[in-house]
Amino acid sequence: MKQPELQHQVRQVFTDYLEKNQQRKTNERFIILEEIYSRSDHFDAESLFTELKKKKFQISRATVYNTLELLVACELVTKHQFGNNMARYEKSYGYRQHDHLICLDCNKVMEFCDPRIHQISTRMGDLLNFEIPHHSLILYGHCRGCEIKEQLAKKKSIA
Amino acid sequence: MKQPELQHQVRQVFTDYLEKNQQRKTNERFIILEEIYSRSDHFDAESLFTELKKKKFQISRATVYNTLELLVACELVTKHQFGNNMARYEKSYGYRQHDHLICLDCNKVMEFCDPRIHQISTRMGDLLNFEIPHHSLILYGHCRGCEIKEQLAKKKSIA
DNA sequence: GTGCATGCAAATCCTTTGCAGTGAT
DNA sequence: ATCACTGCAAAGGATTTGCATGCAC
Repeated sequence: MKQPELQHQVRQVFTDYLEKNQQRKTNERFIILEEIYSRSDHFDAESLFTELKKKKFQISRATVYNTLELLVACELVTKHQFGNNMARYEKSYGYRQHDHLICLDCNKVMEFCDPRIHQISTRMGDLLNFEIPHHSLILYGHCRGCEIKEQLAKKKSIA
Repeated sequence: MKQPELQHQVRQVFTDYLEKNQQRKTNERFIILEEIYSRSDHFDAESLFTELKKKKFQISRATVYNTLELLVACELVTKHQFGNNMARYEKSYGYRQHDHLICLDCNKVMEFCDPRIHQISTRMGDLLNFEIPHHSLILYGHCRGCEIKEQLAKKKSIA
């Protein structure tokens, strides 16, 4: 899908959500949505705030947090807790459900899919009598690049 | 394994670790270890601190955090990030690796095992060229008890 | 015009840090 | 005796909250 089309669609989804829940369609909210859908990383609230500031939008942190919550509620954005203490977000409209693999050294985030995770989720829900709307699977590891770097560092320290 | 025996074993593991890393074997550290192994829930640092205080041990928050870090390093304790912003811990000596299922309503934590998760982890590591020492799988759901409560609440609001 | 959403700053929560004093080695 | 570990309180970072103002309705 092309950017303008995607932007248009998510704006529509958000508008519908806001109307249905009798929330105001403020400029700030749409600016934040647009900014999120023009990025494609796993960002945190602060970096989103800083980016908006850099682009000369005068939107407060409070509004950023408030809007993120709304976007999570209408499933346009997904919220993650990757090890560290700050939440990370990513746009999720039209994306296939996926999980994450994080490098403990350089914090690189990769994505992957495996249908077995959904199977496990369903099975455990049945078994333990839970209704399971979502899950989070994070693999923590060391990526190739960092492994190589570490080996070099070791060699140096010996030499 | 009986409690005293378990306590003895984990104390030994911790002692070995401290010696190997030339860290001091302080009373505070062993008191904390013992407290953790006399509990069996998924606790946070603050509740551990409060519990120790209630038992009249004068151990500071700083020491609690410091010791938890050591215990995680020697794998006597596992650290989790369950959705909310505070870390949760659990004893892990002699326990089979397992994953978690959390009720979004009452915060109840359940545990489960599924060998497929390990398979997925290995497969993704191979595929994406990562070495993966650990992972975190959390299923977020609504438990039966809470579902029933909610249905009752709905009925009431209609009536 | 009404009152929900905003901006700002202060407050809060969890965690880490600095420093002076204590105790393990 | 040394200096890593402790307790305490203050600092820190992420997020939330309170309140006066502004703007969507």
